[in-house]
Amino acid sequence: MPLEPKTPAPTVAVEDYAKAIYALSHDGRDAVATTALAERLDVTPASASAMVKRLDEMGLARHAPYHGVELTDRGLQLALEVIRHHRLLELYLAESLGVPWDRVHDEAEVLEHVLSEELEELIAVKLGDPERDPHGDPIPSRDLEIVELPTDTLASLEPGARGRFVRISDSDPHMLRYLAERGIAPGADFEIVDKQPFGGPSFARFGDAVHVLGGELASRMRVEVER
Amino acid sequence: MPLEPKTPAPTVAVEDYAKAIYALSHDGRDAVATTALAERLDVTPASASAMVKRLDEMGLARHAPYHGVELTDRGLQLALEVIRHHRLLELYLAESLGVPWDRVHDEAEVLEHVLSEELEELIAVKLGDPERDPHGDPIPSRDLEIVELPTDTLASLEPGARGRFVRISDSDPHMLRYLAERGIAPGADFEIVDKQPFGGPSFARFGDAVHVLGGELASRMRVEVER
DNA sequence: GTTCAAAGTTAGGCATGCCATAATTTCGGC
DNA sequence: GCCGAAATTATGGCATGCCTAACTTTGAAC
Ligand SMILES: [Mn+2]
Ligand SMILES: [Mn+2]
Ligand SMILES: [Mn+2]
Ligand SMILES: [Mn+2]
Repeated sequence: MPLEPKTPAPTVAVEDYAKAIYALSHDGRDAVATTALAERLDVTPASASAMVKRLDEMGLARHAPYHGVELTDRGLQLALEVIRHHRLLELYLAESLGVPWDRVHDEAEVLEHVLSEELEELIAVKLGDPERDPHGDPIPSRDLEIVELPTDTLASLEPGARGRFVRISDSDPHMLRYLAERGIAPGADFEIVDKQPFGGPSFARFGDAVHVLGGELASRMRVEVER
Repeated sequence: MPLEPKTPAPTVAVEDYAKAIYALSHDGRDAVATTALAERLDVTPASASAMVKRLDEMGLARHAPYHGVELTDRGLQLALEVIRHHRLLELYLAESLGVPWDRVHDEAEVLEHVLSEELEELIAVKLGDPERDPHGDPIPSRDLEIVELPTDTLASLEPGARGRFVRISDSDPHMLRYLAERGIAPGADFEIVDKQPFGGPSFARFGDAVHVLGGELASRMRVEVER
């Protein structure tokens, strides 16, 4: 029987490009600009352009020259697979090994490319097939379905509004540590007590304590509003 | 202040060469033949020769052309560091994630090169600073001390001898699975019941059951003899 | 002491992978 | 249609790590 063309295992860089395209198109299906990709991955546009061409040849993306890239089905699968690895690892490291939540991201960023399917499965089972990572990001299911719920930012709420803090970017350790020190984590209910205009801080009550959340921070905290 | 020469992080290949030199010299301090290294790593002698030259230039090994390689202090540290990672990971995967002991080796072989110092430490603490991995191999301590106790092979024992099975190579999954199926693991006490000559099998009683251990297998099972 | 096979090294290449700079092309709004 | 921004191509660099073929060295046998 003739050997199949046998796709070589994707490299770390290829996986990172797939993830980046997914993140920038926000569901992997919209076209992403080369420049945006280059900026996110901290390479020159020329490098991103070349790499995108390779992803296309590999069947992971469709590249319409001068009009952006989007992931193919296979590319989307790859991105979601790596994201599943990443988020499962983050949660696992936090829960089982006690790694502080502001540091799980960097560890997962490396391990995600190396985790075997067998370990992925064992971890998922051990964690009880979790739906969210420590930062509130949804974890793609075993069959790579992912549900991205639309959210508001805490900064957009006016005094009197109540809601639940559900999600925050995992990439800024300082913000995460700041929140951790105050015991604020995704899942926490709050009420807006006061708010200053023009990017000023929001004052939010979590439990008994009122916290001051700077405009920058408040605009990165994603919330579900209670209606 | 002038920048230090700043050693680049060792690559996976470099780490594997250091480990191999350590294993072949059996304490990292005896000269190892290029050919032996090449065979173990499954590359040509020419490739091993070139690589050994690089390790020398990196200060990880001393290469006396035509007379073998040995590790420098730094090379020995590197080898032991990676071995510590490997063995801690094997034990961790077996204990905490339930990976069968015939499969932990391959997983650890990859992860050992990627494990951060922080995770290494958390794992070590979680396991209670263990001294041996699931195959009975000693785990280098935090400060990279390692104790390799001399052992006999089970095959060398005559009927009537008693002892404890303490160690077996982690690299042959079939042997490991065979032993696992029979409930035989390092730490188990036994007595030799019978033995056939010329590489024939040994018959050993572990607990209540007598097991037949082929010559090949019996010669790879390391034991401490009760005197 | 010579010889000669085995062990080891060097020379020269090749493949992969990823990125950079510089020059050029294309696009799309005006 | 012009023109600046966006993107692409053209080239090349560099790191890694492997190979084959040709050469050198070693050391043991005689
Ligand atoms: Mn997976
Ligand atoms: Mn996360
Ligand atoms: Mn270490
Ligand atoms: Mn082992």
